Amino acid sequence: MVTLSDVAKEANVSKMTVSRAINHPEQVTPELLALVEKAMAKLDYHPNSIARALVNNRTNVIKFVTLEDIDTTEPYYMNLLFGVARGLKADSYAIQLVTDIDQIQKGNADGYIITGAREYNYPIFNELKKPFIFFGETSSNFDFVDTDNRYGTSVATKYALERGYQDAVFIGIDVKEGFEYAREYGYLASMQERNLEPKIFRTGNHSHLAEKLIDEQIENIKPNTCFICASDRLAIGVCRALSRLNKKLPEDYGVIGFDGVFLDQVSNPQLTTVKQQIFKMGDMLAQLILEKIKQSGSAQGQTYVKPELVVRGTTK
Amino acid sequence: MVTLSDVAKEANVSKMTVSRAINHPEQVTPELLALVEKAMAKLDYHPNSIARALVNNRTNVIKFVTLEDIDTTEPYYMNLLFGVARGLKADSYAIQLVTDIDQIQKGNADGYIITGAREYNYPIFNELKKPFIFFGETSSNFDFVDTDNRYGTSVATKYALERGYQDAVFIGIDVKEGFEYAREYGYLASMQERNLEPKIFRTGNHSHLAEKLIDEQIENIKPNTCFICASDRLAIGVCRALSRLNKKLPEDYGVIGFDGVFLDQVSNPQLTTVKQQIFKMGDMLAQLILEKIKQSGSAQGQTYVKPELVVRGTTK
DNA sequence: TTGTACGCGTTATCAC
DNA sequence: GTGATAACGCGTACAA
Repeated sequence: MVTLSDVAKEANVSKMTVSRAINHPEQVTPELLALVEKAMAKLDYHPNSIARALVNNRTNVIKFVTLEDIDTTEPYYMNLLFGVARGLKADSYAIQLVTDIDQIQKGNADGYIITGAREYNYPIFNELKKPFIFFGETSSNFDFVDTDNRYGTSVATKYALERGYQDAVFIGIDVKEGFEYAREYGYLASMQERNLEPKIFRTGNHSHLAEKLIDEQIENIKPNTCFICASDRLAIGVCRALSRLNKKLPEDYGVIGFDGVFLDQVSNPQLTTVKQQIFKMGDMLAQLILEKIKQSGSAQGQTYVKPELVVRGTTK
Repeated sequence: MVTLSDVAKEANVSKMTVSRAINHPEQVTPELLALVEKAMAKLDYHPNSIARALVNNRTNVIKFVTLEDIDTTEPYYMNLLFGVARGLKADSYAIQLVTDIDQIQKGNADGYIITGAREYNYPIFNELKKPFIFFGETSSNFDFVDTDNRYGTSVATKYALERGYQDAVFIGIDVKEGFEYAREYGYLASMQERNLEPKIFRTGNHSHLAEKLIDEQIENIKPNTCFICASDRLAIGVCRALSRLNKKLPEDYGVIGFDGVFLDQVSNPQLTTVKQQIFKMGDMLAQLILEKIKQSGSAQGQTYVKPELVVRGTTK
């Protein structure tokens, strides 16, 4: 292994000059700098990040904690994770995946990115000695990054009505979570703005449940209505039911999903959806936690990332 | 930060006794061991993995390299990755995600897990100074873990014919890759065993392309045929086309997919598929690379993991 | 069985 | 602007 000393010898300077050439080149005269760079190139020197980590009291590891019972097959988290990896790349940080809550404290890390946190988990976080940041809104004053859910369904609802659908119905997920409330709120507000009566149905987040729901409720729903769905899964179920009932998409009815990860691509017809910028949010999480580490824990605030309406085959 | 010395003082022993109590407890008398453990508990001591890494010349980091242009939304890799994370958990290794080929050499790692390797990448691997292992068969003599693709399509084909389908047709992916050849081979061999004439169609790996293919070819395909597909994406397209052509599943035709990751769950009717044990393979990759690191690079061999036929709604 | 001295590769500090 | 020295936390080698 080529070390700092080897380079120093090769360049006939001290270790410190080499170290400075790497970390604070402005403090080194151009001549020496050139010498050092030449020596580094010749010996193919790569700094040992471990030794560096030791003196800096850093581990160069971020723990990526997934607390809820995540279906790890969800492409959603893959995007987030690759976004995080992207954000960590420049600083060559590594990620430690933690799914087990009692693994949080095991081993070392410089910081935590936490997804799926619930209220009753909060005590744990307060014990953490290193900075952390959440993915997903929290009720406490913690730093987080989340999708602007209200904005998403609001844009979707307005778009549907502008495109000539007479009514908009919300198909929601039957959970008591902030993201669902926010999505419903965005829909509600947009309906009220237009003096339309909102109509919300809820069911579990599975396509076949949504399918069943439409079967049961189709008679209570006016023609030329657009379904604003809280997820792509639900939207796909709605499409399937409508297609089976011989309704024409996008003429007779419209369908708009939410998420825009993977599922929207494999459906047929292709789904109009509110696409979350998950990769970007992953990247932001990484940048924010790195910043927080550098600033030894100072708050990074709460960030909402606007999703984007992607118009495809299921709306006029 | 609580260090080895702190514990030593607390327990009135030397640093080395503490170190040994942790790493070689059998070399320490029970009395001292108890003292040390008490002190560690009292001070809430956690070994500093970085300092440990420095002396051992280890980084406790594995690079997970994805060379092909992965659609990172593919749930496939998420499963693999969580499998790897699972395998690394006990040794509290971290993962560094590398998608950029020139990032391979940047920073340090103890080993590499490499997916999507092509022949022309091989020179790069030979330059690596640390152990590596592949996910996916390689033509060179490198260590790898892969699905037993032949076995998978062979089992699927045999099952279809046993269940009373008169014929089996293979819908393949239009690529020149080992996995595709292997899947075709498994089908071919099973057909020949029964003296049936194999029939293979190929197209791009998209559901709508498979759909189109069936539209065009349905007249050339006997009723009561089972479609053995090289992927779930293709299988879903086949189902969609058949459904549109008013063919009944599983009575008139059968469909069997390949992969069994996520997609098979959201399709309707639920897909019979050859399910790859991806999580398990990830776990194995982790264990193998850790073993290889411990044994300073000794070969771990080539492992094929048998996939499993999951029978659901699209076959009799 | 237990303890001492030193080294791992790097950077901060303080002289020069 | 540059270099010598100590320090980061731990483990190996050797001595007691």
